Amino acid sequence: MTKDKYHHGDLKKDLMSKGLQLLGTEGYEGFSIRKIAALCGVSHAAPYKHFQSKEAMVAAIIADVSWKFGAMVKDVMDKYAHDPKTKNIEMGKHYTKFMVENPDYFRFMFLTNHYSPIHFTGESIEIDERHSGFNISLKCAEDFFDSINLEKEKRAMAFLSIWSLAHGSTVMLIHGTVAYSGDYLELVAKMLKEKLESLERNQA
Amino acid sequence: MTKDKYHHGDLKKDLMSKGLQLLGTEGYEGFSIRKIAALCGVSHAAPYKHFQSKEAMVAAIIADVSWKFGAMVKDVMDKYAHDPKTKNIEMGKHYTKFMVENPDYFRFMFLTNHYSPIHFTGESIEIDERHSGFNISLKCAEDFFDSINLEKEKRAMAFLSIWSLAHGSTVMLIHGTVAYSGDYLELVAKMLKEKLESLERNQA
DNA sequence: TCTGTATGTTTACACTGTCAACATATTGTG
DNA sequence: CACAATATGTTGACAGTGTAAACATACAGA
Repeated sequence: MTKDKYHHGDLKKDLMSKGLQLLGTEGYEGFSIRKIAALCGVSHAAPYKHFQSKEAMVAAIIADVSWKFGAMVKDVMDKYAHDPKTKNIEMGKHYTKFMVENPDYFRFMFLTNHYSPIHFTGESIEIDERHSGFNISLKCAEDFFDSINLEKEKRAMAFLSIWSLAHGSTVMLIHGTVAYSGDYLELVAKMLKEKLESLERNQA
Repeated sequence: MTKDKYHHGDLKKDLMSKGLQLLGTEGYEGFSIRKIAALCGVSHAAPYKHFQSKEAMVAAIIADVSWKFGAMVKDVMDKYAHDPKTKNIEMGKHYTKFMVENPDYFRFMFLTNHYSPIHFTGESIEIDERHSGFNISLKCAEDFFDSINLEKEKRAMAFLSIWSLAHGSTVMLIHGTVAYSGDYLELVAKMLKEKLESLERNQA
């Protein structure tokens, strides 16, 4: 609510918002600080008062989406708290849904080197603390493993399988055909269900 | 073997080779026509006699790797022709291995919009004719499905599962920890084996 | 009110992709 | 072989980029 002259009001927020919008319409290429500054009606150097570099700006935008991702994951986690199996299936569905709706976030996470939330070493999985979404989704899987008493040694591989199913099909959706039908989410659910039940059977 | 003066000899090849090298060292960002031209000892506009644009140049480089990918896939296909199950497991291992060794190819394929070899519509899968590697790997899976008499309706999903396992773990490897151990390939193999045998059991 | 600090603008630089105009080598035709 | 057409280079220009320094203005606290 400033006098609407020299100062913008809340430029940082506006930059991030317009930046995300540009990411969505033009993709990572075509994402330019000068363009965003213009969209905000501000000089091309103004963004540098809020972000150290272009990279930092993109990182901030992505971190913001990451927060929303975390919130979504937490919602699923709470909603289906009582049922570990359903929880994992729903988690996969929501994962795919979220990524399909935020393809630039998806691309940025898994296609650049700037962002590595997951560290998988063969025996153990470590997830960057800042990325709560992945942390929680790992815990989601752990809950299921607990419920079927899966041995510790088998968990890394089991998690990898589950995650691969969800992620792999997401890639297909985002990168493959443009047509997106609700059915696809059911397909993801079915694949996950099969895998989870196979784990159950092997454990029984 | 020209007179080594005004003309380069085989600039197109040299550009692609140095370009691929640059992709490997600096990634997609930092991939610059002018840099590559300099590496080839040629003026900054020379590449435009061979490629219409930067994008076309990257596409050509990627197509070249794609060809190698296809050759690799075909080798696996032939080597294990007699055994559909082993063939699919080996295919997955080689897929992961190839992508880990060509991470820029991998990134370019699945991270940008320039390149969409696979079209998955829910019931059927279509693969771009030019990308023989994926075509063959689909056929590889089909061979297995034939060997266990899998119903047509179940095949799209089964393929998606198999491919997701291979691809998902590849993402982990490329994007996660830097450490690459041979064991990882065994993990991929194990996951695939489990999935294939689960399909077998359901069919028996 | 005065002064420091946050937030803008302007100007400048090196770098990018791309194009047009020009130069030189190679190739194919009479 | 000569000469024209063509392929392959070079040079110079342009607009657009990220980034930094110098400068200007508004706001906040003493």
